[in-house]
Amino acid sequence: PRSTLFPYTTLFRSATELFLRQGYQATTTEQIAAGAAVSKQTVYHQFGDKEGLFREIILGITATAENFVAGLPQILGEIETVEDVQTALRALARRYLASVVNSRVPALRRLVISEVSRFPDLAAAYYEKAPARVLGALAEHFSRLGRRGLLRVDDPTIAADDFAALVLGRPVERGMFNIAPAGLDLNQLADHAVEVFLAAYLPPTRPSASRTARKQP
Amino acid sequence: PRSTLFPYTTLFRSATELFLRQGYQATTTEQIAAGAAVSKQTVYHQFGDKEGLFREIILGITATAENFVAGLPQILGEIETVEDVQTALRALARRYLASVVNSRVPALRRLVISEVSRFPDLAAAYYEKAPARVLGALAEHFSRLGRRGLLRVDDPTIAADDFAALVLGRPVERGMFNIAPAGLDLNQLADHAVEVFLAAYLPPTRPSASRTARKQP
DNA sequence: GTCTATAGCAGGATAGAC
DNA sequence: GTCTATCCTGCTATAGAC
Repeated sequence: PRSTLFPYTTLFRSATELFLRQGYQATTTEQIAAGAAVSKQTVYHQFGDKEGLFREIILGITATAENFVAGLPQILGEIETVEDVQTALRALARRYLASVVNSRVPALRRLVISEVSRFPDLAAAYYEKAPARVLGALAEHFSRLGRRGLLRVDDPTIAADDFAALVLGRPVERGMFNIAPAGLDLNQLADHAVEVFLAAYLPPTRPSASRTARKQP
Repeated sequence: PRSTLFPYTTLFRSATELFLRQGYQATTTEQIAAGAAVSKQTVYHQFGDKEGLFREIILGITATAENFVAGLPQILGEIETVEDVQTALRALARRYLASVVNSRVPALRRLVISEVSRFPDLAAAYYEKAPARVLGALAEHFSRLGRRGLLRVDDPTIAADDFAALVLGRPVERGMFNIAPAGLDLNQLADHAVEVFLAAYLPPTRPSASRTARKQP
C-alpha cells in the first residue's frame, strides 16, 4: 500500500544521513526515528533491525558509480586519433575525480571501511559494486583503445589501476582522514594525472603529441 | 617506580591489539583489562579514561613510518648515474609497499579512519605523523635527485604523490576493504609502478633507459 | 595502586494498545 | 502498521577496602 512506502523512504534517508555522519555504532535507532519523525517501533517494523537497515543502505547507494560507468561511452566513444586521447582522458579524469570527491563517496567509504570487521561481507559487496565496477569499466574501455592502437596497453586491468591511482590517489587519501584539500585545484590534478599516465601508455609510434611533460602553476 | 610501569605497557599492548581488531567502540575497557590480566580500575588509573588510552596508542604507533624514513638515505644515497635510478627506485618501491602492506598499518588506517568523526584532530595528527611524513621525505629525496639531473622533477611534492599513488594505490585500496590480494605479487606491482613513474620522470637526455614516450620541453 | 563491587545510564529490541 | 511505554543487557566510570 501507499501509506507504508512513505515512512520507509523517509527512514531510509534519515538513517543514511546519520550513518554517514556519525558511523554505525554512534547512530542510535532513536536518532533515526526522530530524523524521520516516527517512532522507534516503526523502524523495526520496516527494517527488522539496525543491521538490516544498514545493509540496505550500503548496498543501495551506488548511484555515483553507476552514473560514472554509464557516462563512459559518451566520453570515450568519440576518439579517432591519438591526439584525441589526451583530450578524452582529461575529460574522463576530471569527471572521475569530481564524482568521487564532490559527493557522499568519501563519507560512504569511511563508513564501509569502519565496519569491515563487523560486516566483512558488506565491505566486499560494496567494493565489488562501486570501486571495482568502475575499474572494470575503465579496463574495458582501455582495452578497446589498445586494440585500436590509440593506447599502448598490455594489461588493461593494470592500466585502469594506474589511471585510478594517479587520478584519485592524493585527494581520496586525504579525504579519508578528512584533511582539507591542498592548494591545487581538482582539474589541475586530473590533467597532471593524465600527463603522467600518457607518458607511460601513449604509443611511441606517433611522437606528435605536442605538449610538454609538465604543467604550469 | 618500577611496579607501575609494567601494567602500563601490558595494558598498552592489550588495548592496541583490541582496538586494531575490533575498533574503538566495540572494544570495552573490560576486554582491555582482561587482556592485560588486571582489573578495569587499573586501566582508569593508568590512562584516565578510554579516550586517553586511545589517543596515546594512535599517536604512539608510528614506528613503520619512522623506520621507512630512516631507511631512505641508505637506499637513495648511492645513486650516481641515471641507470642507478631505476634500481634504487625499485628497491625503494618494494620496501615501501612491503612495509605498508605487511604490517599493522592497514588495520591502523582503518581504525583512524573509522574514528574521523569522533576524533578529527587525532586523524589529522596521525596523517601528519605517518603518511604525510613519508611523502615529505620522499619529496625531499626526489628534489635532491632532480637537482643532480637524475630525475626530471618540477614539483617534488607532486612527484612524491605520484610515486606513492602508483606504488601503493591498488593494494592499499583493497586492503582498506579487506579484499584478498590479487594474483600479482607485491614485488611485481612495485616494479611496474616504478616503470610508469620513470616514463614520466626520467630525464629525456639519456634515452637509454628502456622506452620513453616523452620528449623534452 | 590494585582489587571487588556497583552506580548510572544509554541503547537495541519488544509488548500491547489503537 | 504506528504509537507509548518498558525491558534488559552491557558499558563507562567511580567508590571504597586493602
